Amino acid sequence: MSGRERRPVTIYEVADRAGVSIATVSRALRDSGLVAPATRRRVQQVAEELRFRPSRAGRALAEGQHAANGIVFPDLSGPYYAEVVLGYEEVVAELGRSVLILATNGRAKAEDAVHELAGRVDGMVIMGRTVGDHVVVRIADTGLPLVLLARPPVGLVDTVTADNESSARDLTAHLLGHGHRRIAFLGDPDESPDVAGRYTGFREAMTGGGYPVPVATPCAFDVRSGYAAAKDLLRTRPDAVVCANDEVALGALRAAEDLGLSVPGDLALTGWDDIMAAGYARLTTVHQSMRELGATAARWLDERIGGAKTVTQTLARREVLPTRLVIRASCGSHTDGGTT
Amino acid sequence: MSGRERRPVTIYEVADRAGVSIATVSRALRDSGLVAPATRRRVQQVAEELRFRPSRAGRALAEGQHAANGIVFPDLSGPYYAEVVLGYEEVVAELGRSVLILATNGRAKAEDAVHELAGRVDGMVIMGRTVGDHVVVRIADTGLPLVLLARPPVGLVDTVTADNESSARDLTAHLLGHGHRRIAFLGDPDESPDVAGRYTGFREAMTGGGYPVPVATPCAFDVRSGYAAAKDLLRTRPDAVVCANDEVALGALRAAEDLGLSVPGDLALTGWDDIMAAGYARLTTVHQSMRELGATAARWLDERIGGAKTVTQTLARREVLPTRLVIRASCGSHTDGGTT
DNA sequence: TCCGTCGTTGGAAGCGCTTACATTTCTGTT
DNA sequence: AACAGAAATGTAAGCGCTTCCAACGACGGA
Repeated sequence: MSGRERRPVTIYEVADRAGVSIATVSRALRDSGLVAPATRRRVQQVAEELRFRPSRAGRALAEGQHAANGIVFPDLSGPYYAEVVLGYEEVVAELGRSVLILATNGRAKAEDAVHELAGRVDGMVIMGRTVGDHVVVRIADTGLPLVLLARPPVGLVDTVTADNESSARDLTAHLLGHGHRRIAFLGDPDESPDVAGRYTGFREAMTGGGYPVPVATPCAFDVRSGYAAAKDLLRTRPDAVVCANDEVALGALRAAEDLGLSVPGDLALTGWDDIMAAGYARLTTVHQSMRELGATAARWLDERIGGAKTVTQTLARREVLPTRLVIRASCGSHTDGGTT
Repeated sequence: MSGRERRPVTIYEVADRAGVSIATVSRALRDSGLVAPATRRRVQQVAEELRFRPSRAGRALAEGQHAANGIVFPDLSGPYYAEVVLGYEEVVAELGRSVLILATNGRAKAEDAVHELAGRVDGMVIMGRTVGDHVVVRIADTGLPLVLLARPPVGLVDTVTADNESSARDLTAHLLGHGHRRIAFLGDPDESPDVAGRYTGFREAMTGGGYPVPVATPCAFDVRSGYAAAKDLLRTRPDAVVCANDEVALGALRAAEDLGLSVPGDLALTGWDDIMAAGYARLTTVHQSMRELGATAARWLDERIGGAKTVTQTLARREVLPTRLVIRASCGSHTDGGTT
């Protein structure tokens, strides 16, 4: 059970004990050919006995590769980012590489942290609402493979996003179809590219229907903020509120309750992301496969890194993953999708 | 906007341009003293101009340190692990180190992956339900600082857990207090140390009250499994079901609905973890601060690594973080805790 | 004026690994 | 039996950085 400090065993010791050179050890433990079967067996056995694990730092330095990928996201508190990271990790791990994560949160030194991360990986994913474009540009200039997730394209960098605008249009159209006219938007388009897209789609649908477009009511992404902002917003007596995400909608739902408003009777409410709690709160929302977002980004990144030895793309790739409206009770619909 | 592959700038180029040796560059960019102010300024300026970022691999090899910590968890799908990881990341990042994550999921090569991870970090956290004790022992033998999270202690390794047993006792006692007698346990104690603890507390309370202890009904951790397992279990007409976690309870809740059983009228139901959806489903459950678990593990790990230069502990530390019963409607209580 | 010091800086030896290239050892051929 | 060529292995040069140790001036006291 140890206790004593213990220097890890190096390739030299294995070489010594196996009576070969370190070059042979290196080859025996990795290459397929180039080593006599008998030698290989002997080396492998010695390595096993000594519990030899090649030093990552040594390999990284010699190969000029880290065998690791990074991902930068705002935080992990909601289910949203957790799912994205999960999808990412799954694919990256399958490719035999490690995953470094970095939550910028409200962290002051986020930029430095991102640069630091860039120095430890062979490629990374940067999500929206983390660092500014200038950071992306600077890192891309380095030659480091990059994929942007849920943020507007920058330069020649690959970008994966979920379809916010069209689902926002659909959602708003649905609300209009229910007869709602005074529809408010709760969320800050300036804070997140996703919200910006949602607001755009919302605006288009309103304008398209010939209705005036209200300004967005800024609001952070958590239940508490949604509650607080909704408390104010609801005084203006909207028919419906399109919320930037489910957590905000859940907060708004609570505010409505507190104000004695029945949902969907007095007020229709919609969210975004289709988190688990949304199902139980009967919240109409928009579903997107977060895991698929993460997985797609991981695969693209791998292609750029060259793992798949595919034809190297010259142009930037763009992809907008589809989303799906989930109609539940909160928007005033008659059909109730339940918790699925 | 780049395009061309570009070798990162090395310490040599900085040294050249600044007209000093690489040793001086290294010192100027890190040490506090030992370099003439004028020299330091010049070097820093050149480094800035060249956008020099010391190679991590180079540093790691020279220093014998990675400045990175790892964390191994089963998956990230529920809010549970995501929160733990978030708490962990927050503290580790504050300490100026990077975070490597590894989800073992159902992955076949989990052990190898954990060993691989061990080679990239200066210390790591291993959660329950990921890899066997022999892996922990082998890595601990290496001298690598380790902290176990939500799993039984192994050897001299520090361990942080949440208090499962006593809250299980309380929860069960509460159920008995409501008059329930035929109480079932839904979850697999062999699958997870946490569940094992919960089942133990459950058993103690039942035995203590003089009631027979039913065997646990095995069940995986997701809603679907909970639903399926509950469908069968409910045929035995229990008064109440203590579920291993909230997701399972949510599944059971659905099963009850499908079977036409009213909760809590015909059946009391409890969960564990107090995830967001639990509030909206009015689920009685047990709350624990997942973030605090992760944060505590991170701090302990840092002490072991020596970051805090504290007195080196010789003995293994153990800590059981407190949990809190959250009584809502699903257990048949009269008070309804709402969604908070 | 000489010498011991201290503050600065450079030289160079690794850290543990991969890999190009050189060398040795087998093959099979003629 | 001699030799070309293939197969196996060894040698050694890095990869980019940190840091020990030596070298070098400049400075102050004797």
